[in-house]
Amino acid sequence: MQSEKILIDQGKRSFIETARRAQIVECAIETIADLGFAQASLAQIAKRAKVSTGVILYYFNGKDDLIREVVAHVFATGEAFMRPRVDVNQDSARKALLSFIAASVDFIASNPTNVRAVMNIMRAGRTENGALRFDPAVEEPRRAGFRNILQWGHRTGEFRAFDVRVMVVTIIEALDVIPSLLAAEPDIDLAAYKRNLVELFDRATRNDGVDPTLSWESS
Amino acid sequence: MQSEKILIDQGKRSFIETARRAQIVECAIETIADLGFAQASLAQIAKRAKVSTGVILYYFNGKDDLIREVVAHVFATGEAFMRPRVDVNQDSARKALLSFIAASVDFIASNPTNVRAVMNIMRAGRTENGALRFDPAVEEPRRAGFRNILQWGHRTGEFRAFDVRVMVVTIIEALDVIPSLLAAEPDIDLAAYKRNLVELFDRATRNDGVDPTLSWESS
DNA sequence: CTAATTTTTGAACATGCAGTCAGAAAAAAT
DNA sequence: ATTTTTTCTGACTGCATGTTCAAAAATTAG
Repeated sequence: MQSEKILIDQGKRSFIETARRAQIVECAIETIADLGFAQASLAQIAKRAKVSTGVILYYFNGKDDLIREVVAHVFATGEAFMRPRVDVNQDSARKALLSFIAASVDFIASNPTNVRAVMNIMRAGRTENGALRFDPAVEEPRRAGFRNILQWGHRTGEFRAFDVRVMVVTIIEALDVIPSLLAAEPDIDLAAYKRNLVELFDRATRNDGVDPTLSWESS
Repeated sequence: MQSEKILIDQGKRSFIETARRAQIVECAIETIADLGFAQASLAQIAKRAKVSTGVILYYFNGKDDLIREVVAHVFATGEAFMRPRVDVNQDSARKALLSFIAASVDFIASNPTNVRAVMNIMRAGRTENGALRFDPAVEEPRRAGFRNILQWGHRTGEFRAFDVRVMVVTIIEALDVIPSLLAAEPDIDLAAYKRNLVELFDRATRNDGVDPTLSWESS
């Protein structure tokens, strides 16, 4: 591994280094998904990779560095998965929203372990001072994706009036809970789940001209 | 504290014991909400309570016992808060659902620290073997509450056809994320948030006779 | 006031952690 | 074949954790 040399031959990783880094990241993901972030020590990850713990710290500058790499890797995978499926549906906000939701479920369905590991990291990771350890900013592009679609639909009148933030948060939470459901019950019919979520948020967002002020609160 | 004597004078706690237990539970909640579950060591909790760590283990049979008590306490508080507000709205499933959601937001608004602590515990807590530490069964009454209302609405035809489980999970996640939003941004207008969630799930559930099979997927 | 009991302390203990390091082993370069 | 570099090991450090425990302090009972 290079430490000072990074200025000279940056990016030039040996075959072994590339392979080991990938292997360690993969084992970290599995370990976190299996045991939870709190129990995923370097020793556990090293055991799964069948190396000594020193190897991990030879390739990564500490545990935090490894975890950041895990998060970055999964988010990169996610963006690569989503981009083509989102780009083709840009002729209406409704279509864009619903295909974004559907593609998200598809991504989770095809990468459950990765997503579960990242969920664990995001929800458990704090530093000693209590601040969130792993930058919520990594999630921002995803949030922005939904936010832009919802604002677009407001401009075109496809969507009813609602607080964009509340809707974004609700959609994202509805998606992000799926990995943990899947872990508890692996046989969930995700195609049906996807259809349900799509229809749920279609109805929640669309502007169908129904009087919005039906009072439901009793006296 | 009694250990074997529990069979004899069960429930008869001294004044000091009752007060200390309550104080320690309260400090545990604050510590977990502030620092996160992972950083909430007995030492931290003891420091906040201004006692030595030994005191905690004198009144509780270990850390897990304390955490269980925290969870039980918050859930009991929650049930006490919810019961009167739910019981009065039992003449229609729609009313019951929407008032349940509204009351849930109200509870979070009036107990943000408690709820945040429990969320931290539920999401972070695993034992050494990787199993969930704190029984998801504590959550079951709440889930059952929503489930029963949704099934009731299906029977009466107030609600459209949807998978009850998906809807329950989505509603609960929409509610449970609020404490963490609140922690990041304490000035959120929860009344507006509540109105948004109520309308969102009203539209998501109600049976308005609109053709449900509007195709949104392009060829 | 004295004795018994409850409560609290603070030191000790075992365990597990992230991270360090000297040197062995393997691979690459000469 | 020999040197140089990369890769890997396993013992070690220092620290934080949950828990135990003997004894001190405070409270209660007789």
